[in-house]
Amino acid sequence: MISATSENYLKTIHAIGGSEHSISLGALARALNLTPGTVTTMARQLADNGLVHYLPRRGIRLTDLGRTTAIQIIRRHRIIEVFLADTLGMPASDIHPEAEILEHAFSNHVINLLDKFLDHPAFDPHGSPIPEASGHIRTTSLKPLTQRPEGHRYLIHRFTRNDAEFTEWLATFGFTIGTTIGFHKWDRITGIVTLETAGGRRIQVGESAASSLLVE
Amino acid sequence: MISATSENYLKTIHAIGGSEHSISLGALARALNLTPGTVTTMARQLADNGLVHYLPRRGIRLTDLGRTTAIQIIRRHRIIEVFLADTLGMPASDIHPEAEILEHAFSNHVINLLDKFLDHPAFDPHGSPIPEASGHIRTTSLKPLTQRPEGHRYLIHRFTRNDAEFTEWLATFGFTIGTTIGFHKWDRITGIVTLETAGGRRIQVGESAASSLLVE
DNA sequence: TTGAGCATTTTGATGAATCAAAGTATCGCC
DNA sequence: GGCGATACTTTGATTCATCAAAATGCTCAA
Repeated sequence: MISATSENYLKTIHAIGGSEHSISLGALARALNLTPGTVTTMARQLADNGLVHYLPRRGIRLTDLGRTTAIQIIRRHRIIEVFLADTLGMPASDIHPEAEILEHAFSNHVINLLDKFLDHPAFDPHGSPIPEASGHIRTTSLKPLTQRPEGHRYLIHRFTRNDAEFTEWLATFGFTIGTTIGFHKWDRITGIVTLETAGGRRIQVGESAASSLLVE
Repeated sequence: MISATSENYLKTIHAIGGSEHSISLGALARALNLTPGTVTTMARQLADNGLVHYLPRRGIRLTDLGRTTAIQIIRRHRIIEVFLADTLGMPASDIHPEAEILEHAFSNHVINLLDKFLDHPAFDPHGSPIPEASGHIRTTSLKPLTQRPEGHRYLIHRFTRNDAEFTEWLATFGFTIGTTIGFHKWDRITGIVTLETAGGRRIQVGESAASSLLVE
């Protein structure tokens, strides 16, 4: 059985790109908020368990086993988040810390039953995709609003800017995950993007804010 | 924050009577499957944290704080069991080990929301009473059928499983509130409980179904 | 090509939870 | 009251995860 500590290492390595390429232990130490020495020690241990490739002074990278393990942890985390928000009614801004703990306690078996109960959600309440039990991550055609043509409506899938204030502000205009948003105009000179609510109301935001809306 | 290890000590102390009277460390060590020395060390630590009264060579007993903490852990455990069985459809025989882990990961806040979602169940799927959030344990002369001796008839007072299909099915045998039910036999191996109607007819149900009948 | 500066590893320590085995207290029996 | 059996506590170690600080290796610029 793998410890919660190891699971957090794997999750973080994956988050900072360690599935695709080798990452430095310094970067990992910063991401985990641990001292470099601690991470060096753990890197050797993870390598002994076949979860990472570790070349001293070069960096680490997840093995196939490490990657599938990391993806399962992410899957557990996101399914738990859907449960907390949709079933128990918790605000999306509160669910992350609870899921951070619960993800290590739920067995994959119970998670599969929970997934079924929730009717196999594809995205968590923050809009991040939920990997399937097989480890496969649904690839989507999501793009930032600013990479779409103007003058159309799009389905909001996810906010890449995870601050509650911003999402709550959007919600006051009815812009929530699963609803549509009108992309009226992008003034490249001023950097101002004009959005349109379902009711036809026009809202202006900066282009950086607009680009944090992933739409389909 | 209290460790999962400490929580397990408290739960076990409570289970073997340490809420009412002092219990020996030997008994605790046996119940926890740990060596006596380990338990002695931990006893001092729990006492330092104000969770138990510990008199060397005499035994330990929960403080008020220790008792309320233990009861909250039990509450979490039993609510999680109801969720696993009723919501996720797990067999009652599989839920205990999962709940044993999850009880340490669920916050009391999330548990209260889950309790609400489950409509404040009074008993877990094994028929054990679920303490209220206040720590109060509903005292009642009502008990699940499975906590009564076999070979007698009992008055049906309440169903803890309020799904219409189940109660209607029971009604076809004359089992309704206010009537009597015969508790013929409980086969602990197969988990099958044999009931007897007023007319002497034998009906077989699973133990989880039988435990949802509160009788006097 | 050489050293300065930075990243990484090593070393020695700590706290939590555990064990085995040695030491000590207590209780009941004669 | 003394002795032996039993129960409990102490002691010395171990493993896991962590830190601080010292040692080492790598890289880039002069």
